Amino acid sequence: MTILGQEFFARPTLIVARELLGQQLVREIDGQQLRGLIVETEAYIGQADSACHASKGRTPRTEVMFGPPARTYIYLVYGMHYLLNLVTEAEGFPAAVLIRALEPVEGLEAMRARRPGITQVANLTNGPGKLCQALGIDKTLHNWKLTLGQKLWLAPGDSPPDTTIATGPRIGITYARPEDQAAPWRFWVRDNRFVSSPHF
DNA sequence: GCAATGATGCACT
DNA sequence: GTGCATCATTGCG
Repeated sequence: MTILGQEFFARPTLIVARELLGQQLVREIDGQQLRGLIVETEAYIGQADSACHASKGRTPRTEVMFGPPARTYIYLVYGMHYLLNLVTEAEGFPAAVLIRALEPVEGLEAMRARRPGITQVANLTNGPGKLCQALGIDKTLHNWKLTLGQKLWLAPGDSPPDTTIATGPRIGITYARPEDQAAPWRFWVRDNRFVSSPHF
């Protein structure tokens, strides 16, 4: 079994966010494997980035981002949606990559079962809250080591060609400073139907 | 202790 | 395109 190691995550966040496109997110739950290709990410970089939760400083909530790379940072937004982030950079520098969308590869039926009422495959994992629900990712996986090959990890996939990678401003951060809102720190695979907001 | 507010998704019109 | 569900975290007192 091949797994992306800590060295993959211990790099500049923009590099990691871009190179995560095309990699496989693997979730092992109830004795089966669910897999999806990462097709959309966002970078949240350090205390100077007003969109990054760590800009508020080191708190119990943001503590994981200050810790070692290759861990998960999972939190609840709007009282109902879990969001999955992967911690990057060296220990001590708070940064993470938000996984915004997946293209389902394996375990489609199990994903459907966790997303009752959804009939279109495209709606299974085309959003940060949706993919967490489809893969059964919640607070119990917070601060999980991604290098163990258990429960949740990353498997190497084929990186999409440079020409198919699009960049743009991040979504849903209206509270951030204008210059941070404008930063093109969202990455996605052009023309992929599982991306949450293909425009821009 | 309490009030405000989101790194969203879905069901409407 | 608009409105709303629902709660952990935060900041203030």
